[in-house]
Amino acid sequence: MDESREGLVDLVRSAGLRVTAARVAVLHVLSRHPHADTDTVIRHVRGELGSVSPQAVYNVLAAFVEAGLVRRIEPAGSVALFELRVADNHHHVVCRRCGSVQDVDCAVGARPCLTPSEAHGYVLDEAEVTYWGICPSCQSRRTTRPGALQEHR
Amino acid sequence: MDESREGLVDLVRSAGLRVTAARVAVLHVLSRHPHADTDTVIRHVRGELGSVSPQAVYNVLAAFVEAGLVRRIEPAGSVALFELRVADNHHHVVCRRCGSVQDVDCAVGARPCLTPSEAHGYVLDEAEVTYWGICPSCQSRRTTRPGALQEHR
DNA sequence: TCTGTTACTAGAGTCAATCTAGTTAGTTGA
DNA sequence: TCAACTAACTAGATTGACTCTAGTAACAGA
Repeated sequence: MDESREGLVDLVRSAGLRVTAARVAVLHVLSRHPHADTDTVIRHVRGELGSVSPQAVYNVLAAFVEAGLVRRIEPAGSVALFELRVADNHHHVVCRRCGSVQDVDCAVGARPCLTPSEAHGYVLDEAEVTYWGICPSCQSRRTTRPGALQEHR
Repeated sequence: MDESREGLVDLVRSAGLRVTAARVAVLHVLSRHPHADTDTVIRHVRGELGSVSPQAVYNVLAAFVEAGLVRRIEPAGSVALFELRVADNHHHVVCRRCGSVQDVDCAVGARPCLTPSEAHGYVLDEAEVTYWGICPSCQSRRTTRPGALQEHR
């Protein structure tokens, strides 16, 4: 997957950000682990680079979100999750048991894809849809892991 | 509003829970402060009862959510908010600046009100819609309060 | 290569939420 | 009405994601 490294470098630069090893590594991790939480990103970045401070990863993720390269989602009961898909306006389906997350294409595409009957004067720019349910693997294994609302690692 | 106290007591009892002063007070606070966070509930319950431990309020709220009396929502970047409206399947509009929350009626009513094109095998029971935008008062006062994503107190 | 600025490291700090052990108080049945 | 059983509350420590700050390292334009 090393030819995509070039693309990742360009992606960072095109956002007006300095190209650093940590930033490229974070993008690389997110490309292989969609909906990863910060801890998952840190561990995989360390696998690529050796030692990286948690704060560096927090900084990188915040800079990417700010620059629009990365989208941050935060399903109820979960820590922040990060994903590279930002161009489209897709939604998410979340498992109530294990917290696994999958993308769901938005039927409309453009934001906001839905309009409420009564917006109370709010100027809306996004309709975020989270589908809640039970994932296939939690349906088969009947055991509940309480408080395990986290991304599959 | 003391005649509704009776109703609140019945509500607690009908959920199979013991009736305590803390529980009735929490329901009373939530009836007057929809989308209140835990800290807001604690302060108002103390205003009614005198001293109540934070843990008691956490316990009460958790018991109510478990019993289906109270709904817990958690918009991204916000602490947990609680509301009494649980019978209908309504949604929320959240201000990106000040974090204020308003209810939005669901056009469909029954859960889940939306069905994704591809559910990835998940058995869905709820489609949670969060509309993001700028509330009327934040539109007029142009100042941004960074990190102020909290319920109006 | 030099230099200014941005990014990273390390370590302390914040805060919502949780856990545990001991005490208090609703509720049920005598 | 009064025990006795058990659920609920108090107090205090603890967790864990996330933030802040000061000092150091390294990217990028001149």
